[in-house]
Amino acid sequence: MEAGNTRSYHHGDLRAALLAAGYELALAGGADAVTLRETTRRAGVSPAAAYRHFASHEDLQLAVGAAAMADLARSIEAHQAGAGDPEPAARARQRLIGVGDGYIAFALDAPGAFDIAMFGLFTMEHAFAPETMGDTGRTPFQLLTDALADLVGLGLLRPEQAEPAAITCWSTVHGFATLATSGPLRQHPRPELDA
Amino acid sequence: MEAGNTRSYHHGDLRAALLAAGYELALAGGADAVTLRETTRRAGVSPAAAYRHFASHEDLQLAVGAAAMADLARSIEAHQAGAGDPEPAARARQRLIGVGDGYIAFALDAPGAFDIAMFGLFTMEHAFAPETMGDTGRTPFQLLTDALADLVGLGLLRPEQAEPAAITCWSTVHGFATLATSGPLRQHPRPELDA
DNA sequence: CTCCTATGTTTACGTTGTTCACATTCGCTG
DNA sequence: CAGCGAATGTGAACAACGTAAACATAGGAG
Repeated sequence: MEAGNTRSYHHGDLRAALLAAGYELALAGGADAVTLRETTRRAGVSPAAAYRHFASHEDLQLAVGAAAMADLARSIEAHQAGAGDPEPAARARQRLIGVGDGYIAFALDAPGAFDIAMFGLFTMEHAFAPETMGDTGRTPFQLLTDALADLVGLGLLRPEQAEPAAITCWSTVHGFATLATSGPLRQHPRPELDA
Repeated sequence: MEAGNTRSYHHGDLRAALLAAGYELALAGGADAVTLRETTRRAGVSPAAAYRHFASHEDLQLAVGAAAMADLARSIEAHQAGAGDPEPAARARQRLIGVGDGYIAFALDAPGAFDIAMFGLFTMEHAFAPETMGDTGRTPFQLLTDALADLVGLGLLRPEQAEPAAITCWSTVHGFATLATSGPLRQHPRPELDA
């Protein structure tokens, strides 16, 4: 079943296949493009089969969105990878910048995936769900609060300002990504940003 | 026809009636709730009638969104009304704050309207379109750039920083509004914000 | 080997956006 | 005032969608 070309009645791992097909559709056309019927069609399966793995169309979209969110986390992690400054303070700042850069890079490089990642913008227990974590086992939101916690630990940020700072950072970056993705801003350059 | 209770074949001003019905639906359920058929149903008219006034379903949603955008401008104007500080610099700052407060107040008070106002987030000639202007004849984006231009005029902001500042302000406020509306943040208090 | 259960299919229903041929009315021209 | 063209609304139809119910098939536990 693992090298599955045995096109038999049972698929083997339809749930993963549906997620993959859905992600492909999302990449091309955003959340609205990942329709239940087209997703099942791509997986070579009947529409109703999806209901064995997802409670509803929205549930499928949320699952695809969670996968996209995990890729967002990976994008942030990749942008943080070069944070090798010997100075702890500078390194902490680099990692915070990495959050913003990775967030915005993902939104610009894969607007469709970004769109579905923000689909039904978290019930927020969602923001800590395991399936939205990147390779380091942290969600995008956790990567942000981690970076800010580092600054607090170095005395660069007052503890009681950590939470407001998180909200402000996230707002700015998210707002910029939104405006740049589906808004009036379309420039190619990777703009330097504050965070 | 003006005091129209003559329920005749022709409606009189169906376009306005559809916009009103659509706005009502948007207030209750956001952009997705303003469906072509339900809108025409509320206006007491057949589905196809909408196509005499709007090119498509999306076109109808955009038009309702423009109306919501105009209300957003009015919300900003209302929050700027109390900017009566004798000191010009303080007054300019008050007006900038008014932009942010009005924006966020609108998003929190009428999330459905805010949602459809951001629907198909501007082709950006849209952001200067007359139908998105408030009572002072300015669009929300213009109200922001106006406030920043005042700061420049008073020497409080360097001219070459006006445009980046506009983007940053808008990003922050928009991001916060988005996160507060459809995101994880749900507090009642009107938080004080920087801008 | 047998049966239970998980998984996929078929068919059907209601709703949506959209189009086309047709009906009705408004307002202008003669 | 008569009548005609243009504007506006209707009705029926189509394809695509999400969803549900009854049925078919296969895989694994006993």
